[in-house]
Amino acid sequence: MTATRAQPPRRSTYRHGDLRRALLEAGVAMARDGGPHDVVLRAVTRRVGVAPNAAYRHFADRRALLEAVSASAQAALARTIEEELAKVPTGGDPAARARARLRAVGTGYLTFATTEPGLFRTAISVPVDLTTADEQAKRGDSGLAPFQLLGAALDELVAAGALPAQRRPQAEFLAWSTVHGLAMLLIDGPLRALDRAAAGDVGQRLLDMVERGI
Amino acid sequence: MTATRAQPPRRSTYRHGDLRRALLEAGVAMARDGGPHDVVLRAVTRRVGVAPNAAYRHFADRRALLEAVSASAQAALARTIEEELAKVPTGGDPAARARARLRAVGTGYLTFATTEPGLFRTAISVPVDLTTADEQAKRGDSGLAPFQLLGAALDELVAAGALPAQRRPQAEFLAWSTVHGLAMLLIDGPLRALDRAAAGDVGQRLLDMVERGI
DNA sequence: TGTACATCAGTGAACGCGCGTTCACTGATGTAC
DNA sequence: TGTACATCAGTGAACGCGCGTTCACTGATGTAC
Repeated sequence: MTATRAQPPRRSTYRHGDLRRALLEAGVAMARDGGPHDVVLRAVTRRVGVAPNAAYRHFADRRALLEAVSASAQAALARTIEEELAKVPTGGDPAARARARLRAVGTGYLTFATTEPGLFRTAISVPVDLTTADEQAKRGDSGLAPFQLLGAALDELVAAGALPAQRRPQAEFLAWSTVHGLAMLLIDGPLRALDRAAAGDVGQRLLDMVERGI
Repeated sequence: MTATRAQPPRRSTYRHGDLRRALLEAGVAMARDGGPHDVVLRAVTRRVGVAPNAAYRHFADRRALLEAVSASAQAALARTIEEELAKVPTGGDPAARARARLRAVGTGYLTFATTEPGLFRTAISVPVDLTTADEQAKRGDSGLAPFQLLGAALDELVAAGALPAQRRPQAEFLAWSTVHGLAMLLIDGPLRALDRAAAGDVGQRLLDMVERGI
């Protein structure tokens, strides 16, 4: 998460040492300030203090760099969701707990979108398929990518008897659509003006709706 | 909706006659093929067969052109929703009818997003505030912008007794989030691969959820 | 009805910009002997 | 322990590109007399 290197452009040694990681971190820092469009190859190398073409030692092209940045943003999203999941107390009624865990996934998603809009845009806009977690780089600390965390929560809901099994297929798309849509309205749409508390309220109301309706 | 002019680049007269509209239509055509990023001033003038700087007689800058294109895309979205609303039969149970009209708004939104993804992206990505309809250009044939059509449907739902009045405030954000999120997943996200029928099914399931949960 | 003239829509050429990418290179590092 | 050498990370310069925008202009149109 500490994306900027201390040393700005000047370097004493000819070899950098860990340029790949430095470029990736600089790319993440630039994505954080806006979105995927701000991951500009020349700007990233400039930030690291290296010639533009040096990036080609570590990434095939700009696209490859951007994909690495996006994977990193997806992992950050997964971690925020995991943090929210970790807050759910263990024990008690399994159905209530499963519902709380599903809510936690949604809350984490919304929290990440609103607190790190640039990374959020980068996480969702680049990849061809968000549902897979082929790359280790996309996953959170639990080893699951964001979409898989949602699927797991829904599975728990079924296991706890809180969601009829015949409604389970494609349920992730219903839940995801809902939360994703609100996230977009909050960061780029008409709800941009809402302060954090108000956004949180709308988010919880939305999750109520999902709970009732899914 | 006929966005391309018959005469490609060559023109017999020195004066164009209706360049503003020609530029707007060309801009819409280019937005249709991709999205707001494809509304490139030089490309638009090229398509119309006019010098690049001729556009400055009619638009302050590229941004102004893009906003006009976006307003036009919003009007097209409103018209698609209106078409869907027009299919709802009159008479019968008012509550059932109000529910059907809310569904129609959602269905129209999803239909537009999936059949005109480029225009949809342009409609939603550019404007500062989608909830207002200050410009005539944004509205459909009913005189309402897309967001206002949704609000009206929710008002009808309350009037018909199908939605408790205390749930009315901000209900548009819940409904809109849901449908908007699915639209995004369908056109740029992991549900891109779904064929039209399958996408329609998921859409209707999503609207079921909204109906139950709102 | 004919002429002078103001208007202003569209022209042609040029600008500076930053981008991604390629090329032949240089020089620090680590390994083999 | 010292030396020769292969490796390859990073350099420096250049490329072609298309963009948005500005400038001084030209020539068709419509209006006033």
